[in-house]
Amino acid sequence: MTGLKIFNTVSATKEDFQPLSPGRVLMYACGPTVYDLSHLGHARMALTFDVIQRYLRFSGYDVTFVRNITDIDDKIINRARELNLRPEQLSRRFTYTFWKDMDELNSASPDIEPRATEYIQQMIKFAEELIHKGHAYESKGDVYFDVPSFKSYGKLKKQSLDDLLQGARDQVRSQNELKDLKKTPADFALWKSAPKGEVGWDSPWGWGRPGWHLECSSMIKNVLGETIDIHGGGEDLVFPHHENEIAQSEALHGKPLARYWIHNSFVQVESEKMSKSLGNFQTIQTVLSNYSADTVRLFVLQTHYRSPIEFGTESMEAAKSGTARLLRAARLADSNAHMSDDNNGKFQKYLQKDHPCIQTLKNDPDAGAAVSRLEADFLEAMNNDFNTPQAISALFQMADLVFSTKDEKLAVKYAAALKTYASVLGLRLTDTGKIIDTNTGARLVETLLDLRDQARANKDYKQSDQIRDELLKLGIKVMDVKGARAQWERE
RNA sequence: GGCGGCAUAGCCAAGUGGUAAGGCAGAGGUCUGCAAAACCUUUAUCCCCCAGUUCGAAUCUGGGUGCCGCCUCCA
Repeated sequence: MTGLKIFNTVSATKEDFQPLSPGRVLMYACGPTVYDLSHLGHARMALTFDVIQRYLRFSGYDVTFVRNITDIDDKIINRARELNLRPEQLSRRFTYTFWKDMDELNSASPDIEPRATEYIQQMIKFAEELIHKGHAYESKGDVYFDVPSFKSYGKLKKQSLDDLLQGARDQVRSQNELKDLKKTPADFALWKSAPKGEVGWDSPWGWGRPGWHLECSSMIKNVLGETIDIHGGGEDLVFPHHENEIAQSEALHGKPLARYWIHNSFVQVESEKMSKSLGNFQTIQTVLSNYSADTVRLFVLQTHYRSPIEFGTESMEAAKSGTARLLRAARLADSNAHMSDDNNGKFQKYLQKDHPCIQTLKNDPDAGAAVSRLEADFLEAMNNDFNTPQAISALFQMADLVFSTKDEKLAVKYAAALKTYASVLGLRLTDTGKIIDTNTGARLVETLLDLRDQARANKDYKQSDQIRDELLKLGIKVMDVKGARAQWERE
């Protein structure tokens, strides 16, 4: 439980990780706005925090991981209008697809997953308190945060308010429609009035909707408390989203919102950010239809979370081949029943409170120095600001050991170590021989029927009957059709 | 315009003062009925360019070039 260093966006340096309460970690990640399918960029963010969360638990921390779902905002309303749906129908639909994506990626569910619409009253209260404290003001049914009243505004982005005001692009400086409402152009909305016919809630300032930034501040406060250990999200959230969260929460509470700010970099396509607006995105579903979850994970985690990832077919294929190698090595652990192929079960063990850091082979005198060195390498890499590319390098070296050792019992142990450490990164390394999708299954049946046809053509009825009988044992009934290909069905 | 980041082999990508991890691809070999897998060997005299600091720099400093991000919704 020691030695972890985390790069903190606030200080722009790696800091020793010291949670507020020893042994406990409260972490929050900004989740999706559910108005469309999630793409690989969202997957990267989710996998980054999934791995952080897994590693913290693996290291023995008692982690409470919260990730919100933004289920009300202008994008949702607009999209719903386009599709002629009610906003909550739309947000529910894409909440489900998001969950499905996460599940398929083996991204563990957060401990708590609040939705914005569940916290409207708390947000209203939050805004009221900011007004009372003189950090916010009402303006024609809107409520704005008074940015100049919060002296350290800009500390996350590392730009002073003056810099921000002077540096702002013209279009921002002269937002005509808001000029009369805001005292300072940098002020941001805590509450926006809305036409009575639109989605909204009653508030002391009339009908309206909460500002986006308020949601996270409010949910953090109500779910986790006034100060949490880790807060994070994609690097595009640094400004203004997280900067504004800090302003709101710290103005109200007078204490830090989060001790460590973690931001992941983007997925790029041809050196440009993958995004909805550029139209260069790959949905998670599309990617998963071509590659396994392990491959996607390996692809994402082979780059450090703070560096941009270049998405491309060639590197996806490379990840696929790499995954296959790890998988072949790990298979040895599966085939040995006593080592337990229940990877998930193993993970459950260290989900338990106070579980010490597992070092499966460190104290095993038979295992030799090599693997215990690799385990140390893995942990050292992960402790160094979650350096997953280096950690993965250790996994590949464990695979090397599995293949190169002459001692079969030892190889099984190495394979088990590989599987355990892979699972810390959320890699399942499930033997592909054990998961055959229905499409492949159907084609296998067709292939067997081809062989049976050949046998029948050769009047080798013993062979053809054997194929039919074996299929029947598997619940596949073959029915010959005169002059045509045999039909088959599952019983 | 303000602020920030990045530049390492064919591709992806670690390393941030001590002489270039790892993956993929490529080449040669072993094994093999064939193939795959596996194994062995091999693939950057050098880390965008220039200057400087240092016994020593891909790593630090200054300058330059190129690319990207945030400042509007964005993971």
